[in-house]
Amino acid sequence: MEKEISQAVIRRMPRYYRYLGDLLDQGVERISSNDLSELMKVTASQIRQDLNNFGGFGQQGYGYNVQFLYDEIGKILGLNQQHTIIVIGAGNLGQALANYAKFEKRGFVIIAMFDVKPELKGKKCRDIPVYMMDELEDFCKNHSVDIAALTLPKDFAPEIADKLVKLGIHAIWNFAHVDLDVDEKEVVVENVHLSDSLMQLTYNIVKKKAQS
Amino acid sequence: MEKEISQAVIRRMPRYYRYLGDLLDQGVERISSNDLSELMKVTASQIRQDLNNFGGFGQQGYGYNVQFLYDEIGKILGLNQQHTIIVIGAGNLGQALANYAKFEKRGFVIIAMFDVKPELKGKKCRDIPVYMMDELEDFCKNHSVDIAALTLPKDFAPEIADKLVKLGIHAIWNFAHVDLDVDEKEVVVENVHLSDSLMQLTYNIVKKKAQS
DNA sequence: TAGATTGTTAATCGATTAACAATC
DNA sequence: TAGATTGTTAATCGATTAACAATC
Repeated sequence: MEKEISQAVIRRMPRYYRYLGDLLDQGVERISSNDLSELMKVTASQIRQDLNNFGGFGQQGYGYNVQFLYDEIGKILGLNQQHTIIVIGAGNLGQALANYAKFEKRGFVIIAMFDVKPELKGKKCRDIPVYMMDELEDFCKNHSVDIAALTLPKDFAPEIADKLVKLGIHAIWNFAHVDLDVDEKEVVVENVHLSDSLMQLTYNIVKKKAQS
Repeated sequence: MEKEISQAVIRRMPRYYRYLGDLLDQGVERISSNDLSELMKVTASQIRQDLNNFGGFGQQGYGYNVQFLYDEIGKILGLNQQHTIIVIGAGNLGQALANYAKFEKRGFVIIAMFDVKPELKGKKCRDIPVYMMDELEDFCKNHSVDIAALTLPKDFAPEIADKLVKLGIHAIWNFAHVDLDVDEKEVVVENVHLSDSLMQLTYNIVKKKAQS
């Protein structure tokens, strides 16, 4: 078995990807771990360690080719393939995701939204049709769905998550304020708990005030 | 100087808070670190260590009083005070935040939104008025603003962040896909990078597929 | 008191940083 | 070749877990 790569490393990869993309836009051809470390405010050592989890992408005496490294990290993150997404919950947040056109650039395609409100039936949100929840099963049987984004009230989330897993969906992007109890061997879950994030901010606000 | 509490600990506090809130709703009066650890799937040791960073909230032989612990963690996270928020960028995500009524339960109040689009001028989003960006300065001078949520395109974010800091705002909840280069001594920043989160998910999808 | 469970110290584990030989 | 910079090993640092004495 391969050595497991820690989530701490994985969390940093998208940030590398973003900075490399910016460098590409600026026409930078190569960069050393040292220069990148100054830019990103991390240690050069960490950059080299992180990258070497996946292979040797650099060259001694030269540094890293920006385009090459960008592409490689893209592959590592699975951005070289298309991912279809359905959004469960067509409220404000669901619509925000549906409208967030940038996702498509990287091969993310939102193919449908689902909600329980009858008045939303048949509506479209930037070309994306809104279906009723009772159409979910049929839809999943007829379409290949890679990711389900849960943007619905927390009380319904666990039940829907179960249903989705039974319908063969193995990846959940969970915005509901609850922990989903799914089989980790079968399903990957990524949580976005906005209120947790906000509380972390207020903790730091209070701390800062106490210091000054 | 007090010993610094690591952000790793802080990140876990909102989750404790959430579970304790659920227990309260269920009418549970006391809980041991052991029982809580099973519920939350973390070690009892970690719970006790985390809490003891802030003081001894439990009692030997008894455990923790749920209500008391809930309130204490609320205070630690600054939830016992009100925080006013302005949202910069009245797009979908900004509106989603504005409509996310639950925030108000915990003392978060969104008092205004700002945008550049003239057609939004004077509109309201669930009682929250939308102002034009050129009204920002006046607004900040006449209102006490604790937090600015940035839900605008990344190209404008750094500039606006600078402006906000100059106007006396010391906390930024940043949804723009860029790192803000502000003085850390003066300003606290909490980033919510949705596409980073999505990439973490796709990494794990690809990994899982490779395993099976 | 006896049993339970905390608070806290000590041990372990993992992640980050430093150092340097390998090599372009 | 000489200089630069990686890949990688070793050292350090911090976070997590285990253990247990304190105590309710």
